[in-house]
Amino acid sequence: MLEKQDEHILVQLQKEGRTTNQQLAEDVGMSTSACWRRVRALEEAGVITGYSALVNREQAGFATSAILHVSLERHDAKFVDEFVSRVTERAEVLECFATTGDADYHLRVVVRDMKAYNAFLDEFMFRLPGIRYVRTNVILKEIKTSVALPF
Amino acid sequence: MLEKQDEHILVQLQKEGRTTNQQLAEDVGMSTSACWRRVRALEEAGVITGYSALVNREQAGFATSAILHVSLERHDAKFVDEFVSRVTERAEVLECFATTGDADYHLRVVVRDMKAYNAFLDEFMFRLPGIRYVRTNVILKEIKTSVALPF
DNA sequence: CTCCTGTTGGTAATTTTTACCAGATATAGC
DNA sequence: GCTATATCTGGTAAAAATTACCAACAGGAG
Repeated sequence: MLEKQDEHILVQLQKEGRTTNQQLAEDVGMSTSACWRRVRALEEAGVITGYSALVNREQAGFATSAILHVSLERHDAKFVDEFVSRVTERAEVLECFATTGDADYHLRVVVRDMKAYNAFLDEFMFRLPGIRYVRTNVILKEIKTSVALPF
Repeated sequence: MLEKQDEHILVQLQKEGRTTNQQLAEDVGMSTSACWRRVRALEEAGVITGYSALVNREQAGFATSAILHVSLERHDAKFVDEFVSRVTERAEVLECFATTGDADYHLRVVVRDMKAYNAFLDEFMFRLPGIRYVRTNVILKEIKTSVALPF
């Protein structure tokens, strides 16, 4: 179970992933060594899975993104596993969730432009075996994209 | 426009957000000072918007998450702006996108348990003005959650 | 050619990380 | 209540990284 101090550390590191250990220790009210040890423990326990730079999608040249609703014809392990592994290895698919509701899966896909999105559908999605349907919901505007859990 | 070296830096920093500048410089084949200056420039230009620790959702105690399809009754600026600002400030809403398709918005919401999700709906979503419908798609499994743009 | 602009690599002072220590605190058994 | 054990703490110092500054270098424009 996470202690109050751990949560405090996680809140800070989600906000400022490259803050110095000194600053972090000050923020959470600990010595640098105690703080450093806790961070290490959180990393080793797999609570912190990594660190990432957050990059502005548009400035980086990725103008197009969409949310896809996908359903499979059949739900045998064979088809599901194939779908999962193929989708996981495609870098354009940032997120994929198995969900309740009409669609089996929700995917978020990011590409440079519509041409690339079309190619993604034609050359990848539509060729996956056992797909019932793929419905594209083009993202008109990103209202919010956060990676910070709501402690 | 981003140069090849900048992309290389971004790829690395998306993967290892806390890598040392020395390691990064070595990876992209530059001196530490040149590399450091480029990283700084990317940050100041807003290409890198920040850094974040990635935290394991379940280990951190957030067992429940869902994708919501939301539509508004009316699309006057008044209702839209209200919706956008209220949603943006709710920490449980990690993502919100305006999309084409049946629903006006796709939201991803993360909470500790179903009780908290029910409270989120009752006390927040259902009280927003001008909502036509909110459809909950509970996330059964996270197949993939990446934050790295597909350079 | 020569100036100009922007970039590069090297260097060194400053800051940060990180391993180790001894002391404090808490817990369980008796 | 008391002791033994384990776990945590803060401080310290060596090692490592950051970051500002410098002179040198390349590529274009006139």
